[in-house]
Amino acid sequence: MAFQRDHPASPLHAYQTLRQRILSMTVSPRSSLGEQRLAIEMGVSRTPIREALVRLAAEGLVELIPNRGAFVAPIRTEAVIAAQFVREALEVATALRAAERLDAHGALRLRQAVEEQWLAEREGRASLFYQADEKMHAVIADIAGQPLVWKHVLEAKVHLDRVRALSLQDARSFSVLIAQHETIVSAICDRDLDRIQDSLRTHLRQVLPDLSALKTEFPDYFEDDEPQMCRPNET
Amino acid sequence: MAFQRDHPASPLHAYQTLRQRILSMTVSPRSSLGEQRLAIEMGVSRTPIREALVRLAAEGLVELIPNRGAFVAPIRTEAVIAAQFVREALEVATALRAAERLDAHGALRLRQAVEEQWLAEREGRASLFYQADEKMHAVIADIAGQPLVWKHVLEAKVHLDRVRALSLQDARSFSVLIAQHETIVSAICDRDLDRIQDSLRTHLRQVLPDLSALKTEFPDYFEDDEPQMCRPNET
DNA sequence: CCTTGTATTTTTGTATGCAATCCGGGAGAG
DNA sequence: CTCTCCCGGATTGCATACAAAAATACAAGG
Repeated sequence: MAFQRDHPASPLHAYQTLRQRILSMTVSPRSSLGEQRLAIEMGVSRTPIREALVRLAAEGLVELIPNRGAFVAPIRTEAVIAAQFVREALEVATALRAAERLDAHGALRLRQAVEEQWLAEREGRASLFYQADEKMHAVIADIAGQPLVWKHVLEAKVHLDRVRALSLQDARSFSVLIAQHETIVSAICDRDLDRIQDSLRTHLRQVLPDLSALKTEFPDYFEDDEPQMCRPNET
Repeated sequence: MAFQRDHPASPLHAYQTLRQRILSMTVSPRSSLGEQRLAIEMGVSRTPIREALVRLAAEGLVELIPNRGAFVAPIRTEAVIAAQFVREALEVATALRAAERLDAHGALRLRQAVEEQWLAEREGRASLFYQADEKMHAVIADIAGQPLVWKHVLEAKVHLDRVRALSLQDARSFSVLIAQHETIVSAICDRDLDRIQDSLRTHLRQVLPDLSALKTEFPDYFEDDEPQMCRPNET
């Protein structure tokens, strides 16, 4: 073989490629990520691959076992639940503050974001919809005066994305989701704090699929017991 | 020269050492972190140093400028505010849920944690106090059934620790803080949701020092404008 | 005196070599 | 037949070498 890929095998290209493959479940959890293999595959040396793996391990997407190798991290139910909790708490708090600080320009941006989603839905472009979806949540954070908080949500969301990719519920109609978005936006515009909380929580819980069903369907992808600590006696 | 440091110049030792130095403000923001220099200083090669720098950059503690070098990240006011927001939202949500799920054992653990703080205060051991402080917050997350959420708080807290290290307010009496902790614990035990929120928010805002004062005292440590975008005209 | 072009030097980015570690298989003893 | 020990294969961890890029210093010209 020895046919290298496209010339631009840049440094952080490895990181982005691997990250994308993991989040989209193109590579299965527990898959081996041999450095040598990836290096040849991407047409670079082991060093930049290593750098990418270290970054991904810091994000919790890759498990780096000393002297054994790198593996795609299994999906930990605990981490998924925690990520959902974090996302809810952060987005609710952000939306509440956004309602306080909302002005005419902010309301316009929110409605624009929803409009983009309808456009994507009409054209059936899923990726465009996801893009507009994320943008809306980011806009809410921006209106709240805390644009960087969305970065923290994204960090947590990593653990949710793979689960969502597993369940192909996304193929379902986007119109339901957009309707929920409209409810949230109107609640923010009305400064109805209780409705903001309820609608947002409902929406966020909807996109979290049934974990136990997935766990029985793909048991190999999950890991619920602690990896190294061997202690059968615990509270 | 060529006298290496203590024998255990292990791999993640570099990471932990650098992280500790940055968080405790032993190295100033914007300081240069030359790989060669650090490698010699720690008695290892550039490779593990690089690995540590990449990890720290992923955490936002180090700024990695291509072909220029690594620098201790300046303190960004935006990031500090966002981190405070995240911490408040997460800890309040956690404490509220902890109140729901509290049982006798949990209440005992909370009071124990506070007791440890009094002990540390009586003996004047600051580091022990901080340890007990963090443990208490972790216990709250544990009682809430979301132990991993504390990890996310720790990630955000990174941006607050350097600010706290700058202002030497920590030298102040710990007793005030412990009293606040007692208020929080009692609020949780009483399942008084409003008091939980108020006392926790008050406490968390207390440990955030006056930013503007620090900014005028150490202007070199801060960075509020975007690094690359050069646009003198902004709202 | 300021600007500009060039050479030098320092530092990062990448590749590769070698030692250490760990897993798995097989042989041998009990 | 089972358990143990030892050896082979494979992979990482670290060190080092080399190349590329950028900053600096300096000198020449305007």
